[in-house]
Amino acid sequence: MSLSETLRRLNAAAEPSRLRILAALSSRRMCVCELCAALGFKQSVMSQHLRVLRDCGLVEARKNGLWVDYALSVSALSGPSGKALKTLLAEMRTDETICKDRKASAKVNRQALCGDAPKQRKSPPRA
Amino acid sequence: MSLSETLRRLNAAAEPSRLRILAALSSRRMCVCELCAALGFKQSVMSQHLRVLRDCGLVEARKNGLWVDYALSVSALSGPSGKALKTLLAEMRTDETICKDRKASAKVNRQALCGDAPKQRKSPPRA
DNA sequence: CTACTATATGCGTAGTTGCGCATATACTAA
DNA sequence: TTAGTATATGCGCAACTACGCATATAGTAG
Repeated sequence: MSLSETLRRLNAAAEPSRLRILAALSSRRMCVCELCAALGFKQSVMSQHLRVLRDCGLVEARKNGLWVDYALSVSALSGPSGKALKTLLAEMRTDETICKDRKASAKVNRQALCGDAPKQRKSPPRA
Repeated sequence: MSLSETLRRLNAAAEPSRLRILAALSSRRMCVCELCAALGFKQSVMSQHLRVLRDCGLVEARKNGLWVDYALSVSALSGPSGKALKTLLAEMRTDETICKDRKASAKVNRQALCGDAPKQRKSPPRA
């Protein structure tokens, strides 16, 4: 990996919101709505952060029906920026915000958030 | 070191110009004018970068007469951000810009740059 | 097809940052 | 004191960025 790519990854990870996202994804694969619910982000903001993380190769997206599941990329924890990120994630274990995020992440469930919802129509089908 | 401090250090180091400065200082202690000459920065820009690096604890300044010598801080290469920085600096060894900087840094000398200069007055002493 | 849902994207705005210029500060020397 | 030097700082500008809002896209279900 080139130096500029490494710097891009570091820059992306050295942003509090994105680091929280990476920490959440380090425990398990999550879809966008789960991440939004767990960390308290607007959907558009989350989507933009995920785009940054994806463009620099730190996370990977996988379509799953209507959802998009995000996970740490295979190379996220390897290489120079990977070592840095690994160390960071380890240190963050004791951070207050990160602990709250972890508890919230454990509770959220995409079925409860959306897939399982009543899905009632807001207007009746046309006659 | 707190998480926010670690993030500040990473942010400071994940900037190309500042990373070049850190790489230069990793080989030896240098004053501001040597850094400017070696890396090709304006003095004010260099001073501002050094301030950022000093505020987050990555470099330390020591007054030496009219000069101010800068060096990597003792904690720059320890802790989470330190491990990241150490890995980064190791990787950068092969980077083209960094190689040029290293050669230029080896040549610059504060005596030749300023201390040894003729120091002729620009206007004669008043009568 | 239509209605709905999960996600992505374009746009405007406020805040931040790197740079260049000018000036201020701190120190040396005469 | 005054002149000169090395560094620091304040200011203005341009580029960038995180956010919120609205809308577009893609997929599901009926």
